[in-house]
Amino acid sequence: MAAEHVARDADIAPVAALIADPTRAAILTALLGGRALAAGELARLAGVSAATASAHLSRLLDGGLVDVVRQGRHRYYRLAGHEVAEVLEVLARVGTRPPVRSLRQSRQARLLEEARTCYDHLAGRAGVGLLDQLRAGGHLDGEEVTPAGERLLARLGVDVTAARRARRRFAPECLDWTERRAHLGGALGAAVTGALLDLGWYVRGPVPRAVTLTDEGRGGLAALFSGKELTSHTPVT
Amino acid sequence: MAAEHVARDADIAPVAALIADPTRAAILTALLGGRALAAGELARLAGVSAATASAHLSRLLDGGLVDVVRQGRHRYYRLAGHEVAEVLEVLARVGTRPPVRSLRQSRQARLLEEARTCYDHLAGRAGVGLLDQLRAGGHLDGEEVTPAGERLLARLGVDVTAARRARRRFAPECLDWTERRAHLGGALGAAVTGALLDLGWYVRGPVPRAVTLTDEGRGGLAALFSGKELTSHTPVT
DNA sequence: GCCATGCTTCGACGGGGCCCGAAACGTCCG
DNA sequence: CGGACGTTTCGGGCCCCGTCGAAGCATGGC
Repeated sequence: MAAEHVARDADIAPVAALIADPTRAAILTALLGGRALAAGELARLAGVSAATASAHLSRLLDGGLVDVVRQGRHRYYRLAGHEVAEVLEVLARVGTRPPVRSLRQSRQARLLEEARTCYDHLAGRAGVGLLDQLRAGGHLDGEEVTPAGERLLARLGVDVTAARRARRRFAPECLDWTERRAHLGGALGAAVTGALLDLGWYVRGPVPRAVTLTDEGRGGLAALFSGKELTSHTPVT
Repeated sequence: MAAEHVARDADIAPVAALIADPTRAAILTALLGGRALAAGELARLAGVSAATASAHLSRLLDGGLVDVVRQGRHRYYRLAGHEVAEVLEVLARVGTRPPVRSLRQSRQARLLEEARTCYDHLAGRAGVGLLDQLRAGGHLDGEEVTPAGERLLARLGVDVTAARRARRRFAPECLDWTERRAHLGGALGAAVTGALLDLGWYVRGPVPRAVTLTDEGRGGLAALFSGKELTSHTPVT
């Protein structure tokens, strides 16, 4: 008896197989932010050679999980649609279930949930909170920096004009997978995060993507957002 | 303590790898009906030897995707929870549905499109229609059951309060991958579907996840939704 | 007790997929 | 036009994983 088989559902195995490889999973997770990333960046993020990443991207491509857009000598890849993102999120919800084994891992997990870099900008509770504060304070309106925002960012040492000229999107929202809310991405997000690290307000720790708020940073951010300016002129927009 | 990988993102790859094998995917899909099936039965359904199926089930087990309950010399496996069912459904939505080949398969496919169980609640045209009618009749408002809805469900024998206490979401929409519209899921969806089966209004058929509407069910549902209360002993609200 | 039945473990076999370095291809820039 | 850079293709090495038959444990019936 040949395996006579009953009613076909959509076969889920091939799709799952595409996600099953750790490197491809890393690539897809990196793309979860919604931004399109170049092949080289993805290779670096996933920790494999360009050749390997290229092979993976090729498979993801004709598996229909990612799209590609050619731009000059770069190829920017992004998730093929929101359904793909959904799959990844639902999968992540099941995958985290065997939660944490060692105390050490749980400490690291908490660190990452609190504050980490998402490629080159700040994510986690800290990242989401930062975006909230910028919006609430009227420093950021949609994707645009307000005059008040310009002043605030200048005090951080952020070169907003340079960020505006960058070839990537200026200030897109980047969806945070632990908080399920947006944090600040793009050129501006990277610039702000760079400034925060330069000022020593956040420092990188031993855990790969984790960053931690220093006492100096806590004070600095409080002063920055407190309305009370350290300097004289208070913006009265 | 070599290769102690540092706190990763929710690692979706291992879970995906469990689903990625065609045999395991077949097993999981078979379990999507919500019933617990014996290991031997699953082996036959998947078209592999008992030894092979056993190995797969073992991996699914400590991957946390299935539960097992021993009963005599049988071991009945079932999906570990509705989250797992969700993953499979979402995955199916992305997967390419291969075209139907044989007449027999097409008949079965039509059955499944008409009415089937989605893990433990009703899906297909019947499921979508049911949700529509509940909404249209003012029995369900968003995720909440209205007073009118309480009365209607009571007549079906559904214990709404029990469903409310369940640890899963009460009445979430579950996207139907054949209809591409929502049907009723969650604790309430399961309870209603259970009631419909208990009443004999729907019966399970030979095709794994398919259910069919009985004449009695047709009449019952018509009466239920017609505003006109059912025959004799029906206390008028 | 003893055998039948359901399921799991063991050992061995075969295939597919992941990885990289090197080289080819394309594009941008001086 | 030539050199630098990003990306893909090619070739080869390696390991993991799915598969089965046969033997080992359980359980239930008689």
